[in-house]
Amino acid sequence: MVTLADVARHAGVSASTVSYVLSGKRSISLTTRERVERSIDHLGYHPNAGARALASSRSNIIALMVPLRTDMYVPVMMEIAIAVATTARAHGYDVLLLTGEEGPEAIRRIEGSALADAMILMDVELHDNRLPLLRETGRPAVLIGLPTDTTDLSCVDLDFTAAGALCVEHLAALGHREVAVIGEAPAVYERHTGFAERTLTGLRDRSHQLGVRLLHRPCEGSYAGVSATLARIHEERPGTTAFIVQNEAATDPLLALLHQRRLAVPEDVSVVAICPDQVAASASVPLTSVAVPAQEMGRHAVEQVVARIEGRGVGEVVLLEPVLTVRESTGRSAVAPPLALGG
Amino acid sequence: MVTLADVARHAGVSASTVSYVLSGKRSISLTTRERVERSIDHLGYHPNAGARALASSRSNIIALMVPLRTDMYVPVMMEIAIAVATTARAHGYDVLLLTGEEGPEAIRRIEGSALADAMILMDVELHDNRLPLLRETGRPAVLIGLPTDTTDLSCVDLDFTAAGALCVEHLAALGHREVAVIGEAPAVYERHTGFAERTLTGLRDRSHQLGVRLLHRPCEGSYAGVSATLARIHEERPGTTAFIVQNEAATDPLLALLHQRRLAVPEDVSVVAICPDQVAASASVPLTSVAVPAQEMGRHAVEQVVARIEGRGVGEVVLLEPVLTVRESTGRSAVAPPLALGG
DNA sequence: TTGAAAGCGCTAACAT
DNA sequence: ATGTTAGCGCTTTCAA
Repeated sequence: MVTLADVARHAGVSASTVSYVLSGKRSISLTTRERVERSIDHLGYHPNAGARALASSRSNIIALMVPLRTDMYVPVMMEIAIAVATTARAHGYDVLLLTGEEGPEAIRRIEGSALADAMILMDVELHDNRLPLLRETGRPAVLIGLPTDTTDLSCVDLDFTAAGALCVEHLAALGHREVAVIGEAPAVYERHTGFAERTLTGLRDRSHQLGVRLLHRPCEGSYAGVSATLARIHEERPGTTAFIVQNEAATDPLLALLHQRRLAVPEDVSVVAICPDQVAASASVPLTSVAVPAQEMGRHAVEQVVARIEGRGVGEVVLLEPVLTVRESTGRSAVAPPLALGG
Repeated sequence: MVTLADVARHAGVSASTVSYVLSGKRSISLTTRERVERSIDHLGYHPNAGARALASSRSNIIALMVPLRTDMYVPVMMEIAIAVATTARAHGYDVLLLTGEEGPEAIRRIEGSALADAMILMDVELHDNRLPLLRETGRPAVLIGLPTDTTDLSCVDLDFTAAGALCVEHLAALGHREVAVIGEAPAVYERHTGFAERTLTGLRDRSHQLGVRLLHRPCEGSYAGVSATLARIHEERPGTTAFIVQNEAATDPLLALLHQRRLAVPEDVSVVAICPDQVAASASVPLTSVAVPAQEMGRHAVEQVVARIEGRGVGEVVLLEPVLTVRESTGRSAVAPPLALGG
């Protein structure tokens, strides 16, 4: 194993000089810096993580707590996790993967052992039982999601309320007056994860303002689930001319079922999705959508947490502004009630 | 911050005694052990990870390298990752999340910095460029997947060859003689990830032995993709009476399309899937399937790597035996060629 | 601009 | 059964 002392000897300088070359915390003459750097790659030196952590009380590790549950739309979680890992590396940090299993206890353990300099929590619930502990610990933390009480906490999330409003605005501008919302699975609403409720608030408020009639139905993300939901919507609101889908797993089934019912998109019905751009763009009909910016959320979370570790920046709530991209699934409202035709 | 010295002072013993109480590496009288343990929870002591790593040259961290790509079936990856994290914790290890982005370089960095005691690599390709480096480093490593050359390497994977054979056997026993395989997306085959090819080998060899006519088609996992593939199979082999699906994202579309074509499952056509049990069980028709045991793979990988860290066990290739569960999607072959009816 | 040296908190010989 | 002590490899004051 190559140590800093080895490098110092090889370069003919002291240990501290090597350390300072590495950290850049004091000025080094060009010649010695180059000599040291040459020794470093010649010997293939990597600083020992444990020693560094002990001496500096900084591990350069960020803990990421992901939910154990696998009933949510997993690809989004994964995309966030990967964005977190990638961005963290770009800032010189590694990522420790914690599952919800250990529960709030994990927070104590990480804090006590100084394993990580900061924490990022995904899938935060409105009254998350990890929050009190998080406030106690001195370590920086960022939540991906928005709990009810954000005191002393940093949060990053999409502004789902605005996202809901945006969908309605777009459809209203195209003349739609009867809109149905195909939502997340019932379990998601029951768990009070927040984002689903917030979207609904945005949808309802703006609908009300713009004179749009709105019907919301939770929906399992499978053909059978979407089929049942669609049938129900058809019965309850045969005049529906547009759908808003907030359930990534439901988009493909929805388009297939509409096709099957001989309903042309967007000529007969319009569809707006709230989902990752990639899902929207690669659907069988490219979907007009409000993006769930998974990568950006991960990136923001890391940047905020790194800023706090390094003493810059303070806790704040960042709500990313939703962006609606018009693709091929929305158009002017048809004159006749289309679902009635398609039955 | 509470240190081991604090605990020792509080309990009225020496530092080493506290250390040994924690590690169990030498016998301690019941009375002092209890006294120390009381001090530990009274003070809320957690050993400092950096100091421990430095002194013992063991970080108690396992690095998990996940692919950056997100085109594979993500839920399986996520399930493996979570199983790895959970199992690791049960053995006293934490998991460091590395993405493929850093490339083989990451292996050098982890090795050099002693950040992790071992590595687990997911999504291994047949001629993976990380393997040479992995063999160089002394650290234990386990691959999830099976490369061409397994010299000096530990591997865990499902025995996909046997899985393919099992599917064919099941269908042949039910009288099917014309079977179509709906495979992974073309990109998966092009990347030479191995498992897809191995399945195919098993399918073909056993088909040949049992006199089954087999047609294999790669397939995108979307409604449109499956629809196109199905149409093509229909043209090329109208006598097909059974499908084998190895593409989790294709199962739901396939069932929907068959339903749409008025083909009853299993009366008109049988369907066998190679996918996680949960996917199979919760499909609109519960699918007879060979399970991809994601959790078990993650668990095995950790247990193998932990054994090697701790000096027990050696490198070995573990191929998990496939298990076929009969559900409701397979039955005796229909007499008349069913696809011809369904067109 | 550089060096010397004192820890950081823990483990594991070596003693007793 | 327990205590004493010498490091582990690095950072960072304090000196020059």
